[in-house]
Amino acid sequence: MSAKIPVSPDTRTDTDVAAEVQRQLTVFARRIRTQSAQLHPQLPFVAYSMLSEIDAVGGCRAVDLAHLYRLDKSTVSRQVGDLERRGLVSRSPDPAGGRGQVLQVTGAGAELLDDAGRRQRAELELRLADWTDDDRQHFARLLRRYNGD
Amino acid sequence: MSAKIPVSPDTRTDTDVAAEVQRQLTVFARRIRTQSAQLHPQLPFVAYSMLSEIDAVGGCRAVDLAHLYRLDKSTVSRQVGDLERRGLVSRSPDPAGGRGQVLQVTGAGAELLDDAGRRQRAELELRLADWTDDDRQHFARLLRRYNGD
DNA sequence: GCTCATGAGTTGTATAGTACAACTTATAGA
DNA sequence: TCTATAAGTTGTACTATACAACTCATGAGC
Repeated sequence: MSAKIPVSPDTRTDTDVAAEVQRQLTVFARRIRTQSAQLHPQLPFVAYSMLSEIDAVGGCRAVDLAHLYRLDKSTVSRQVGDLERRGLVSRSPDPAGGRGQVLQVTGAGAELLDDAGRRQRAELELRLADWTDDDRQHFARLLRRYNGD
Repeated sequence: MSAKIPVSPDTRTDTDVAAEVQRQLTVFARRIRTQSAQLHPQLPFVAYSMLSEIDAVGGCRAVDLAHLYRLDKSTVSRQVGDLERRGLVSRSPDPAGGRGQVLQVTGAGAELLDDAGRRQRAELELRLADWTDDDRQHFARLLRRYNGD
């Protein structure tokens, strides 16, 4: 089909390894949206990941999501508004004051997360099926480190 | 839940690690677009990653990109059309026949890639600055494996 | 107490990215 | 020759996103 130049991963220099990391991360990033849409068609990818994050940290503000994902606050505002309209999150005034609102996952939201999460994890388990526990933990650790905790 | 996943005493821990992997991958996926837009504002994220891929494999068809990134062929068609209009790729009939067109990076495309890639790698190097070579290679290997190469 | 700066959020607007469906066209096989 | 298949294009609709301009609460300085 095309003239691929075979390069063994082991013979690459440091910079090439970094480039390979970048390339693989890009492939992943391009795929996750599609995959996500298939796994939980009820909810758009972005809305789902935000709902999931709110659940994971036990409640947060919109601006926290914006920082985590490096998104504009207007984007988050619309997504959160959508989540609220669907009855998946509730908003209450931030005890810390200001205009802040604390977002909480509602019962319906938790239910949806549970359902979608189960399928998502099943898919992931399938993908990691033949990985050793050591490799999984190492992968998680490296990703966390890459993302800057 | 799939019945193909073997239930073992380790399953619970494995699942937690898998969920952590998922979460970290999601954070990454959410960030890369923004980051990419900052690194090469001349070219949209998607167009850039396609140009980069065409370069990396030394030429391919639109349908190959669609498979790699799990995108609809119409999406790829438009992106490739954009790249051609900008003079960054050229199209020639696929020697293998059919309606296929082999995409090649032009001189201008290579130049742009070189420039953007330099900045991108600098950013990545910064991020991986305190990683050991072993960790880098391991990370690249795990990502490649995750992406199912 | 006013005034103003700050921070959180919302809304208007423009654009990129994407899928799906319907179409075109080139080749290979029956 | 006819038909199935594969690659690509185009019409259409919708999501995701940024940027800019706005609203509103709070707290600091006077």
